[in-house]
Order: sequence, then C-alpha cells, then structure tokens
Amino acid sequence: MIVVVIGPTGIGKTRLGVALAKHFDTDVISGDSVQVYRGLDIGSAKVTEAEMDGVTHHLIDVLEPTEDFSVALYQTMVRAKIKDLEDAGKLPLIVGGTGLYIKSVLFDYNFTDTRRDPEEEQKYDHLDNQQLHELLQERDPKAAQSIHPNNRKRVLHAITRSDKNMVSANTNKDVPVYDFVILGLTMERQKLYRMLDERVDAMLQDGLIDEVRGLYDRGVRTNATKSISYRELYRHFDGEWTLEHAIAKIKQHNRNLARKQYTFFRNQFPIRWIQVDADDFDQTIDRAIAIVEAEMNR
RNA sequence: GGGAGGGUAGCGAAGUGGUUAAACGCGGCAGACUGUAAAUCUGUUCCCUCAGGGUUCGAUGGUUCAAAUCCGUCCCCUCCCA
Repeated sequence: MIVVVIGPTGIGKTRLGVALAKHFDTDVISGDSVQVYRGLDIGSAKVTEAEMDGVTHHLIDVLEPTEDFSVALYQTMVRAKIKDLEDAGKLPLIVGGTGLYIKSVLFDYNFTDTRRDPEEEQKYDHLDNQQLHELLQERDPKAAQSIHPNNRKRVLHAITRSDKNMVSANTNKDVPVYDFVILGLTMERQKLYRMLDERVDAMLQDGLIDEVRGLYDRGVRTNATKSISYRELYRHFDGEWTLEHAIAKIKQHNRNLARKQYTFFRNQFPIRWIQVDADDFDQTIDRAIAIVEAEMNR
C-alpha cells in the first residue's frame, strides 16, 4: 500500500505530508519535478528544514540544476525508494504536484523507447507542422492519431522514434502497479489564487531575487531555471521585463499552473478529495489520516 | 473659454453603413498528455438554448430597407492653447 498526496501548488501538501509521515512513522518521497534541484529553494517553495520537522524527505536536492532530469529517471528513483521503505516496514508516502511523474510511478509506464533527440529532430526543420504530421501518419498511424498536428514537440518525438524503428506501443498507462490511495487537496479557486499571490510576496521577502540572481550570475540556464519564479526573473535580469512585470508574471504563472494541475489530477487519477480549510488545517490532517487508515484496514 | 483626440465584450485593441455577436491578444474556464510536464498542445469565452432565439459597441434622439459605423444633443476621459 502506498499513500499519495497531490493537489495544486500552494495548497498545503508539504504540511500534510509531514503530518502524515509523523503519524505513520515514515518518510516523505517528493513528487515534484523542480525541488529535485539543489539551489532552487525559495522559488520552488521547497520544504525547509524547519518545515520537515525531523521527517526525512527523499528526492529533494538530489541533482545540480545543470543535470538532466526526466520522468523516466524519476520513476526509477522513486520505485527504488518505495522498495527500500517497504523493506524497512515503512509506509511509502509520495507528496507532490507533478502529475505525470507520480502517475508514471503508480501505473505501468514503460520508458523503453528513445528519449528525445534534438539533433535527429533538426533533420525535420524544413517541414511544417502539417507536413510533419502527415509523415507521422505514414510511419506510425496510431501515434499520429493521438497527437495534435500543432504539437510539434510530440510529433517530432514520435517521428524520430519511428526512425529507430520504435513504434509507440505503450498502452499500459491505466494499469496500476501498486496498491495505493490518492488523497487530493482542493479548495475554492479564488481563495487559492489569493494565497498564491501572497506566497509570491512572501518569497520575495525571503530573498527570492538574490537566490535567482545567484543562479543567473553563475550562468545557469537549464530546464531547471525555466521553472516558475526563475524564468521570469531571468527575463528581468536580461533586461526584457521590469521587476514589477516579472513579479506579476510569476503570480500569473502560479495560478495557471494550479489550474493545469487540477485538470491533470481530475482526469488522470482516482482521487479521494479533501476540501481544505486554510484556517483549520488540523481538520484536513485528521480527515486524511482517517481515509488512509480506513484504506489500510480494508 | 479655444483647439485636437477618445469612449467597443472581464481587460487591451481592431472595425468606420449590410456577409459583424463584432478580428486579434491577454485573462477566465474546460480538455489532451509515455523521456523539457512548473513543459507542449487543443477547445471555449455577451445571455438562453440542439436547431434557434434574445440583448450589445458611453447616453439619448434622429437619418436609412439596414448603423458599432452617418447626423443632433448630453455625459465622461486624455492632450494642446488660454
């Protein structure tokens, strides 16, 4: 049995995670694609030492921002961690908001095909979206059917995959590989949006600008620095945006992210939703514990 | 007081007599999702609905078969001269 806590950014997953870990005497496995990077702390809303309150957190600070990361790697690392915890007689607890990453762990995703290959993809620069899609239609009709012509990134990936004689044959994404409960945190949209705006102001107070400036000055420009908080301030440092505009964009992007997360969760996971009352979080914790215990006793 | 330019859907902004409920962008909402996922992409967005219907373009009164688009009056905004 695995317990998973998901929910939009800023809703309180971290807090609930720590509470559950303490109650069930276990660790937290992060389900976040940005917090894996060292040095991206304030901007990624990474758990602080104080917030951890003694609870061990895995998959946090495991990579330098210059290192590559991917779903496949995440899946491998987390599955290994789950095994470690199970072997130690502990309840695996995954807490995070990166839907696909978490889904890839719980369901039977096979990342045996190739990863994206930018050099191979360049060979198709001369084709427009429509032509590319037609080419894919010939090579891998099944993939073509499920990918929109305008989604060039995915069309290209499917084509370069077909170049290597690998056809998309993955159909197991709905087959679970573990027994799990997924707790989903939710709250009124407008209220969440307000909290997100306030959280950005708090990050600024905590030194967000210095943190990002440090990465910028080191010349770090990777996928890690394309995440929210970092990419907007980079544009400010590049002279494209005023600080004020960058901050407004950070807030905007956090709201957009929250909405996108809801869409993924709602449609991709069987979820036990818990309505969060920010003024009475203990109630949220109690409800979560009750749901998990009921599941464990089934 | 004199002169010039404006007021268009949540916001910005096209449109300057008919095929315009009104381009486009943003924001909102919804959706897709197997190697950048805090990514990439799609749909939708005046109101009621399936077809279809009902109200719109500062206000009001006109002209016209027909107006966001032309004319009168009024209200508000910006700039310039006094």
